[in-house]
Amino acid sequence: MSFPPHYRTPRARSRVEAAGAESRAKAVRVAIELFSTAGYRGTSIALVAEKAGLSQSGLLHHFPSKAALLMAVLEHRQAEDSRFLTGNDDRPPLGWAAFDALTGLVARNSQRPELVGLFVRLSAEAIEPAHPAHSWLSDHYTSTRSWLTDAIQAGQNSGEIHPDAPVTALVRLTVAVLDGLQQQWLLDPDSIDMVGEFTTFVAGLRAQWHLTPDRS
Amino acid sequence: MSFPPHYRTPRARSRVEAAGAESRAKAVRVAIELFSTAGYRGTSIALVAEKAGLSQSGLLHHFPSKAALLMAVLEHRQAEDSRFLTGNDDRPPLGWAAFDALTGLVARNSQRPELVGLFVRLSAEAIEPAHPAHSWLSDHYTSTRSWLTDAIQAGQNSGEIHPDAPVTALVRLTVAVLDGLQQQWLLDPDSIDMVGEFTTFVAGLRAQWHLTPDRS
DNA sequence: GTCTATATTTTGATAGAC
DNA sequence: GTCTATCAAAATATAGAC
Repeated sequence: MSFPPHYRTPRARSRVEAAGAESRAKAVRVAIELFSTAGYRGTSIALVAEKAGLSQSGLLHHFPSKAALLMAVLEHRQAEDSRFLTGNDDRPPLGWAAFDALTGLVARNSQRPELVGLFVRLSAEAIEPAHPAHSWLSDHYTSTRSWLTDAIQAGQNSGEIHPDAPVTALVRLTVAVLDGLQQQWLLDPDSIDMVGEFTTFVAGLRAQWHLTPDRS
Repeated sequence: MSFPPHYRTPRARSRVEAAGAESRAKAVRVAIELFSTAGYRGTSIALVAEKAGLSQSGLLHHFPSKAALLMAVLEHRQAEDSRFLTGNDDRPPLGWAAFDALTGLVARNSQRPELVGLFVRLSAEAIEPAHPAHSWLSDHYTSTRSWLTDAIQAGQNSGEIHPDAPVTALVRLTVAVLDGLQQQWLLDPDSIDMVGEFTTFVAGLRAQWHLTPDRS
């Protein structure tokens, strides 16, 4: 629900402005859908325009370039799925609760193939430093890892996660599992139960690193 | 070392034939390098030709289409890295030895960023059913999973892996970890030790599912 | 805000000479 | 086997009317 500032105008919007905002929003939705299957490079702005009911130039009125359209898409995605992990506006889940939150994220993702496809496609494309989404991708991984690292360390401090747990490796592996399951799921959605597999993974972690809270 | 049949001619090759084979091989090497960073869609055959020291038409003499070039690349990769897991020409490793073999594969991959990049890029691109490498990708996952499934079940039968181990999930998770670690490694190679992380993963599996062989 | 028209590049592929 | 020349299509982007 967080739109760019200039769309939350306090005064009433004219018909034209409303139509403009709708065109823009529809273009972003269409772009997500197309980027998620054909990727950024594989999608032409002409096709986005067509499916959004606009001419190519009409689309480029809202987004000065294709890269600008991609940025709008990324912002929209971040808005849509953000604060799912960090908690709505309370504090982020800590310790094992963080893994439960991740499980919830997987459950939500398994009903949103477009968002998963978008992420998987862009993750591969944007490895290239010159890609317009490269720094977005780097930031995504950095912040995800930092979020999970903090949560695990908090769990160690509170005594629910074993102090010997290899934090860095657990973070890397958890992120890898999330990404890897998405890849397999996209390739053949019916053959794999992402939530089930991730739950199994977390159960293994708990079996190895869980500690009963010790209030000495 | 397994080249397509028509390159293992028993008779001596003429100069022209030898030059032709070299151009072709060089083109494949260059294509791997470019596909691995810019992807298939993001790489023009003109650029491949230039870096291979050929004109565009000269390249297209060897590969009638861009898709044909991709196929040659995939065959080359399969030849290069194949039989690493299935054993050189003896039987494939079974039980925990399969995971050790995978660790070896990770170690080898961490010295071949081009091959890893190629795979990661194509894995994302070729999710699309219309992509020329789509069925190659499906086959890759199917055969990898089947290889690992067989190895784990053999380990259960021989008594070194716990019979309650959830085979399907372990296979899915192991493949996910392999893929996911590669993604993170490509994005920032120096920040992650793929072999170390994968070893930690396998150690966790052993801790949970290892059984001392029981010769009752 | 949206359109038509157009400019410019790039791309994959073909024809035909050597 | 390799090259030059060329084509047709597609893609990003701009100019300017309404």
